[in-house]
Formats: sequence, C-alpha cells, structure tokens
Amino acid sequence: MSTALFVSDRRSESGSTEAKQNYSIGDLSREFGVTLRTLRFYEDKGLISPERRGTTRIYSRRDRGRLQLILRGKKVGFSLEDIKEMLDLYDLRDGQITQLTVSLSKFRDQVRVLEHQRAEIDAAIADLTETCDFVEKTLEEHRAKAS
Amino acid sequence: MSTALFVSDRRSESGSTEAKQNYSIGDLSREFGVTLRTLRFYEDKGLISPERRGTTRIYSRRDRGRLQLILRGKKVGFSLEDIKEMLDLYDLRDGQITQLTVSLSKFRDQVRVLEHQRAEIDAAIADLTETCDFVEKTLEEHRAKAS
DNA sequence: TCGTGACTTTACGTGAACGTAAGCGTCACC
DNA sequence: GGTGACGCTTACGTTCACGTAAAGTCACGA
Repeated sequence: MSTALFVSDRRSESGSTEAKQNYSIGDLSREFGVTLRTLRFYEDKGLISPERRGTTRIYSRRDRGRLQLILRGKKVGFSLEDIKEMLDLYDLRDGQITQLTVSLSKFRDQVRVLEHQRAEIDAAIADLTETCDFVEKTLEEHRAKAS
Repeated sequence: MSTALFVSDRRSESGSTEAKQNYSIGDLSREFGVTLRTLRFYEDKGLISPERRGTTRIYSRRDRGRLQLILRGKKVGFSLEDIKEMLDLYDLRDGQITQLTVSLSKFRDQVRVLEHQRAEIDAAIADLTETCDFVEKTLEEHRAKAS
C-alpha cells in the first residue's frame, strides 16, 4: 500500500463511510495508536494546531491528515524537525512546485542516509555471523575433545 | 578482515614490531580515534580499569584489547551495558564454555535485531523511492502543462 | 452527591553516550 | 619564569521524543 508523504494524499477518501469532520484527542490517539502526550507534544512543537472549544482540542480532517503525514515521516526516519519544515513548506502553498522540489530533494537525501545505514547493518550482520561461526566451531572442537 | 568479538583475539600479534606494553590515555585516544572523555567514561562504567601511576592512567595491552572489543561491540550495535556484561563474563573465565555459549546466544539475538532493523530500513527505502517516483512524475506533468 | 471518564495544565524525569567547561597539577623546554 | 603539552577531577549540559506525575475542570450517570 502506498500513501503520499508530504504530498497531497493520493488515496481517494470521498467514498469513506461517515467521514467524521472533527476528532477529539482521544479519537486520534486510539486511531493511530499514539498517546495523548504525543499529540500534545506535536502541537507544542508546532506540527499540528487543532482548534479549541474552550480548552478542549478539536481536530479537523486536515489535522488528522497532518498527523498521518507526521507518523509516516517518522516511519521513514525523518526527525520531527525535518517533518515540521516540510509541513510548513506545504502550508505556504506558494506554488506547489517549490514544495515538491524541496521535498523531493529531502527524500533523496534520506534515501541515501537509509542506504548508508543499511550498509552498516549489513556489515555488522556479516561480522556477527562470522563470529558466530567461529564460536560454534570452537565449541564443537571442545566437545570433540571432551568426549 | 575478521576479528574476534568477545572471544580471544584470533589475529597473531606476536610479529608486531615493538609491541608496547603500556599506553597513556592519549596513546589510545589517538590510536582508536576516541576522545579522552570517552576513555574516562568507559572506565567510569566499569568497562576498563587501567592502573594508576599517581593519578595518571596506565593502560596495559590487555586494557587495549578490551577497548578494541568495546569498539567492535559498539560497531555491531551492542550497548555499553551489553558489552560490559560480556566482558565481565569473559573475566570470570570459569570455563570458557560458559562465556562462549552465553555470548553466542547474544550474538544470535543481535543478528536477529539487526535483521529486523534492516527490514524496516528496506521498507522505508521502498516507500521513499516510490514517493520520489510519484513526485517526479507530478513535476513532469506540471512542466508539460507549463510549456 | 459521589464516582468515573475524558480532558486540561505545568513541569520535572528518562536514557545513551558522551560534550564541555572550569579549575588545577606537572613536566620539559626555551 | 613563562609557555605549551598532557594529564587530572567534578559536575552540569546536550539531544530526541516523549513518559510521568500532580493537580485541576467539566459533564454524565446512578
């Protein structure tokens, strides 16, 4: 399944049954499996800005969408600050072009970062696997001697 | 190049020229590219215990070996606490067998952890790559329209 | 009227692995 | 007798993404 990331959502949602327009903090918490603290934290960092009814937060569909983007951004390894930048850029909407171009560049950078991490993990796995083999062999020899 | 990890060093070092017996903190710092603070920190955490001449630390070849193991352990993703456990175990030397068996088990666990991390990174790369393709396509279309 | 649940605020705590002063000692050298 | 290299200790600071109290408001139901 593929979902847009810092790009307008590619999924069609017009057909969703009873699309709510507003959500409480608890609604989103349950739906996305994040704590209330997390949602308030994101707000504190300027990633989401729900309206208020009194002191109570009211999240719109747009806020929900932003939360989705935030969580997807985290999943692919962006920091909250990275995500904020892109969301802010998205908000400007001066020309979509700028936002798309900048984001594309960041995505490519991140792919490179991830590929690098992957290479390091591969090396570590190779190292550990080899060491495992060596240890197994040593234990084998020991057992052979002991018998 | 393969080096043992929490197993006695497999490399022959008898042929090394002028094998020093003692090292200052600065020596090890330079040789391994770690800061003085790091070496003192490892000592604080009980990973290394160099002797003292007055207040000055004197590292033996054995201390140097331990440092090597620590850094290799870090490279393959172990925490300092993990590393300490294995080193302590290694110190016991009750029977090498116990140490080898326990370490082997930890190594295998860590391989699994790393493989899991790799899978997540792969997924993230796939996701981002797909998004990049989508964005590129969008920009293409935009340019086509603009011309 | 009490309790429960959902929501709010402020604000200190966490973990990992060090960084970064501040302030001092001790040599060798010029 | 100044200067620089090298070493020491104590101890608060950093980064990130929240966790975890503590204490309060508000509405609803028995």
